[in-house]
Amino acid sequence: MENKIKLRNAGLRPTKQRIIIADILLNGLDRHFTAEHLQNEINASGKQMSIATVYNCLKKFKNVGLIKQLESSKDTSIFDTNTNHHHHFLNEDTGELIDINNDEISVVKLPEIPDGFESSGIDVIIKLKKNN
Amino acid sequence: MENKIKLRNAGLRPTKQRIIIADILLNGLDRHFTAEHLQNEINASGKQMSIATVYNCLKKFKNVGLIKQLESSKDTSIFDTNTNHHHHFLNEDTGELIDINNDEISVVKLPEIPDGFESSGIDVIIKLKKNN
DNA sequence: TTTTTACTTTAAAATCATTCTAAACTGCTT
DNA sequence: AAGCAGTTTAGAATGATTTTAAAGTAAAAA
Repeated sequence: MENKIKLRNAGLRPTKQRIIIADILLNGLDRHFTAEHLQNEINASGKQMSIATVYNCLKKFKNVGLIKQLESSKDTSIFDTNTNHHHHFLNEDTGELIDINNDEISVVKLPEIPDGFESSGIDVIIKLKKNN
Repeated sequence: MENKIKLRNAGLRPTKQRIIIADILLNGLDRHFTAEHLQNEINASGKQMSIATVYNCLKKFKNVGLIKQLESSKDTSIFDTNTNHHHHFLNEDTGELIDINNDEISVVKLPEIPDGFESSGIDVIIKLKKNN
């Protein structure tokens, strides 16, 4: 189990549950998933784990950088009276948003759009933290 | 009350509650807010409105384009095992995400970072919908 | 190796944002 | 003025996530 080492190196105590999750997630393949997906996968493999533990582990993994949590998935809906196409600065400490006019930013060298789809918009979020 | 007209033009019946909200939101100033913020503001002005109504109105306003709702991947946290800096396609129909490698996209002409802050990352989401 | 300590796991309860329900209400048309 | 469809509302329901507090376990100390 080299994931045991990986956990220890990350500063996490390698508990049985964390190793189960590491074995599923840290195999070099990129994937997106929710806590519930992961729990289902654990159950499907004959093991079982409390959903609270799944959340605890994911939070720890995220804190030490073993996984990421997508920025866009906050738990509160934010509305915006600016209906023009525009982007945002996000103050990571406070959650505050500041508009960026569409002409103040430009995305070039776009990747190829998957077959059968067309782009219906681009959202750019520039995350900010206090300096010094 | 010209907001009454604005609502009618948008195809919304101008109820008392919708006019109260329109008067707060549709004054030309750009702002970000949650349903709860808005309800607090309404209460603070001596009026009162059920939170269900606030949500109902915001949904209607959004449907007719009077306001926007910030892109967020529903109400479930999504995690990602890809810890490299990268971006995403978002299938708007299914919520499915597809990675975009950092070298397949580039953002140029960045806006000026607000004083006292530094950028801690840029997230680009390219929304997709089926064509034809 | 045993004991101790601090950190983890867990089921169940709690919380929080949001939606639903069903009854009362209200704009709008006739 | 009357009727109807669309709205509002309080409160219940839902679903994701967090908290609680008790039992368990890895690692450090003895």
